[in-house]
Amino acid sequence: MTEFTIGELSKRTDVNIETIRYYEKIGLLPHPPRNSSGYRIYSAPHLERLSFIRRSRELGFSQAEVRKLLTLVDEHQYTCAEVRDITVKQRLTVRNKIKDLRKLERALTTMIDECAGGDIPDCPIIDTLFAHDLPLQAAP
Amino acid sequence: MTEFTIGELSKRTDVNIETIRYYEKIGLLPHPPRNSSGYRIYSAPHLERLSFIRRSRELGFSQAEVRKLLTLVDEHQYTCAEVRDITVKQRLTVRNKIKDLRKLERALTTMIDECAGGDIPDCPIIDTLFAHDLPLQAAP
DNA sequence: GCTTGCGCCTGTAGTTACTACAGGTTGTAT
DNA sequence: ATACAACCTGTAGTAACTACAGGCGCAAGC
Repeated sequence: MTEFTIGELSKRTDVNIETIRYYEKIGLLPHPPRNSSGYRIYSAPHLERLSFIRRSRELGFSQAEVRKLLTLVDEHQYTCAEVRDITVKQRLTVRNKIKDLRKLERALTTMIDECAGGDIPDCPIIDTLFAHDLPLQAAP
Repeated sequence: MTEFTIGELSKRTDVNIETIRYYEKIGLLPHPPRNSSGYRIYSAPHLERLSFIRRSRELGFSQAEVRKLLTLVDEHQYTCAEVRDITVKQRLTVRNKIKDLRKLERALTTMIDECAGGDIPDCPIIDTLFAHDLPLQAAP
């Protein structure tokens, strides 16, 4: 089968039906042709494009970045350097997020370690939350 | 000054004015008294509570979790164990996020390393995005 | 005494990236 | 003939704010 409905496309790409229609609405996917009763009819190029979008999103690219990548591809004008640039930026974003989350994890661990966890109605965690500074970067 | 306006509170807690009003609307902050011209008038307890909220949010607790913590505090019924539990759960969430992001970072690095980044109108990154599987977990 | 301008007020809409209906048509299987 | 699944449109909801629009209150400068 070279043509298929939205349900098929959804199964093959593992993208929600509503999300597919949403991508069409915001212009990431082109309007597909319709059959006589108004059903969307897709074929291979749609599948490839949607897969591209899904994989980009899985890699954490924002919608704006995916759009940029798709535009580059559509224009057949992209250079390796441009694409690499977007990807490096994305890696930086990811790395910064990891850094932040590590800080968070350390702070939470500090708080958890200070807490005996017993039945008593008092808790150093609550005290810390009421305190004036977060243990985000522990004093040396 | 033991009483102050929303602007002052915003400055002292480093929380946006609109966010303060928003917290009031959703019930995280109590309705403060108003002066004769309808301005909100805050004092120390509001400041402490808002700081608590801000610090909790900085630690990545969701609004629901913050609400839970505040309820426990309000009821003066909380035990160390309950609070610790919420915090441990939050740490797990953070740890899982870190794991996911690390995977992402590895995938992006793989792609970047394969890309020379030159002026040529072809790019292994784009090829990867069009490919059928993401390099999310690199084959051994 | 008037006006400029800031800070406050309410209420609504926008953000990101979808997801979940409600209410209606079509296609397929028994 | 009648279920029932799959499709359609359009709107509203999610998290957690943020950004206006449009309008008072109040102090200072001319």
